[in-house]
Amino acid sequence: MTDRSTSTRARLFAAALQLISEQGFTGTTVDAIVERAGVAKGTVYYHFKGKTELVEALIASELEPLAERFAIAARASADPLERVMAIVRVELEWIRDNRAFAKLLITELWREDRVWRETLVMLRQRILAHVADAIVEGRDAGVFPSDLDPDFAASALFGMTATTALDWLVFYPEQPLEHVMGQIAALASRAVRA
Amino acid sequence: MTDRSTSTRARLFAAALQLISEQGFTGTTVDAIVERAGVAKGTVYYHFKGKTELVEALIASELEPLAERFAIAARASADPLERVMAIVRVELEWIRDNRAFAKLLITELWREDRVWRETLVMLRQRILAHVADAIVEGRDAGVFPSDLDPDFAASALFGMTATTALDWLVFYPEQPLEHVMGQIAALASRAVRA
Amino acid sequence: MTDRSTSTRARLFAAALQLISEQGFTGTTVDAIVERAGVAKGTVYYHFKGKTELVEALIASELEPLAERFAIAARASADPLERVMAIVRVELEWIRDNRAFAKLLITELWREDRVWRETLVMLRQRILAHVADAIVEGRDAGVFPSDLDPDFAASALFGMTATTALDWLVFYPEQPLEHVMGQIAALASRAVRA
Amino acid sequence: MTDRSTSTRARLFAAALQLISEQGFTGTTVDAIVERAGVAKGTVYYHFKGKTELVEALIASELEPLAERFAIAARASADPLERVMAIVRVELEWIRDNRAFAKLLITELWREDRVWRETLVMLRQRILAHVADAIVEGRDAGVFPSDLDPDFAASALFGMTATTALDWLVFYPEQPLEHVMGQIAALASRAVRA
DNA sequence: CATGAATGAGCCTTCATTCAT
DNA sequence: TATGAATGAAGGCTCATTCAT
Repeated sequence: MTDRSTSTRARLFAAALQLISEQGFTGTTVDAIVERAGVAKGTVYYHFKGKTELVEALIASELEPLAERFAIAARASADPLERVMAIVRVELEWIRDNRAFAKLLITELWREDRVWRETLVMLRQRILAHVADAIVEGRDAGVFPSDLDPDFAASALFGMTATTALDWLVFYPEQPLEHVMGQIAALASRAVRA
Repeated sequence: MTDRSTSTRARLFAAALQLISEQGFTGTTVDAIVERAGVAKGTVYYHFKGKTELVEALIASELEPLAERFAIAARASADPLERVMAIVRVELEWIRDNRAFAKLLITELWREDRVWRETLVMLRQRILAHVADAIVEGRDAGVFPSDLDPDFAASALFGMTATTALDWLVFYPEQPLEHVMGQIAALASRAVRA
Repeated sequence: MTDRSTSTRARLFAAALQLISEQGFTGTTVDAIVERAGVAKGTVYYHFKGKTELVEALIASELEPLAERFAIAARASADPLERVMAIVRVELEWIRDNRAFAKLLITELWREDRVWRETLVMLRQRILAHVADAIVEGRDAGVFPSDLDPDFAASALFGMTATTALDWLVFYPEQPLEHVMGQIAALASRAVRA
Repeated sequence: MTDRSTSTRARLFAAALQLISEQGFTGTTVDAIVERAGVAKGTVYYHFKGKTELVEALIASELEPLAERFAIAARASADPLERVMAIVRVELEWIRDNRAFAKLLITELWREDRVWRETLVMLRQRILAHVADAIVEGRDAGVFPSDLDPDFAASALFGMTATTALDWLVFYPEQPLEHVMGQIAALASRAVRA
């Protein structure tokens, strides 16, 4: 893979990400992507089999580092509550820094007709597993309520954080991260505490 | 409006709703809608100005009764926590009974290039206002923590319920509503309790 | 099927036939077909699934009457030699009157990557079967040589006629049919005579 | 011309020949040719001006030896009938050994929009002239019928042999050459004998 | 009130060709 | 001598929309 090749792919990824986050997958044309990327149309088909495969590659390229960040956060502390909070913080920071990709994920996660759906669902499961693990531990240690369903609680915390973060960015973008984090931390920690 | 006319519109709504919830607005063709509805293509353009207006009318027809249900729930009790819980229950029940429309709302809410975006955002504000009102009351009455930001908390509770509900329907559909409601109630009531 | 619909299809068939006989299937664009037919591009895709299916339908529409003409010629006489000659004459006349389609058949018969290949091969077999039948009869009656392989002989007569006819039309178009027919008849009848 | 260069051209020729015989000229892509030849795309344009010129060169490289073989066969004997039969045999053997190229010739001979058409037509004339010469001689010597049109007869014999040979290879490949040759020889020699 | 044949702009994709290395 | 990344014109096809019936 030459440098030129790598850079071309990167520019296609960036252009596609931005446009799809704004207009969705179907609403984004290859013409628009290549115009924004500053390459010719054929270049997409030299590097990828088609528009779908371009987006598949884009998602794969973004997902691996994301999963890694969550894995690191999940090992951040011995305390279950602190671990959950660390994951929530990573989620929040990541959405702030990757708003376009976050919107892409949200709108694509519920579409059942996409080839990359499987990939997204599996990523979500990996992240939720970290949260659920921490909840099980906390429950066993007596710091979390005994009647907590770990999978539901993980899903609830994750979804609460994601939607709140997107609301924040769309409707109250001037609020500092720390305020949002504080609110979510307060809600989340009370929600799971025994 | 004759009976025949009403029934034709209803069949178009049903077909469009189902397809759009599965494949999105752009991904759903007029051909597919009329085939599922069992009418000819021209019929869409007899009843509506175009595809967009068909969906606008569909959304409008679903939204008014939905808003009304939330308004009723918000008056259900004098107790702030009970009111919040009543709204959450309505949300949960509604998503269970209108899964297709719920998915449509989720994926369309974040798209900034749709004519009905305004409408959806306003509906969301109306519902969140009910929750936020209850939170303010509960905070003033001392049953909710004093440092709670009512708008954030409302958004968080609403989003937590919505994403959990969708997860439930997509990944664990065999769980009874009461179990889900119990879990969410437990998390939500602890989250906001002083 | 409305009249308008039928006429549109007929015009598409005529345009496609002419162009494909000149430039081959791949070399003929849908744009060229619709321009010659005087309809819009989408019309092709309203009536047919695609360019391939348009040509499939065209071939099917031409083949049935052709096969019928051969069947009639094959019943023209009780004399085996006369029957063979009647079939040869039909072949010759048909090529003269359907030069475009004849060229299309020649160039497409040997292409192994076409969906309609099967159809063409079967038609050829049906026609050759008539010739082979007559040859078997003539052989049994002692008017044809006993060592004649009916299938090979049928194929040889048919191919001889077809290539000669095309040569005639391309290189010596001014020759009258009767001269060509006389030459082929002389060669063919001597070739199979005992 | 280095050895490497010669070998590269040979591999391009072989790949192009195979593919074009299966899918036609227009249906064969430069990508497919280079992949089969195992060289990079630019290599075609280093050696040839373009795809058309590659095929022109390929045809030229195959045609000269072919014409030579026919010329030799035409001098094989003093007897007119034996000379015609020798040419037919060469045609048959050559088609058996160069099936791909034979199919290419058949499908390209009738296409009026190819730069190499002229070349193919001239080759055909050269071969037919040998046959026609022999027929004229035989006619003058009284061994062939006096009413035989030499050009038509040559074309008929040549076409009969070519189509029978292709039929043989496609539909009855297990038959030995001698059987086919025997059948054609019997038909042909009777056809032209006085 | 409803139909369905026809439209044409715009889509995704293909592919012969160029060119810097 | 050969490469392969990049190009862009042109192709097949889709689909919201129109309109005569």
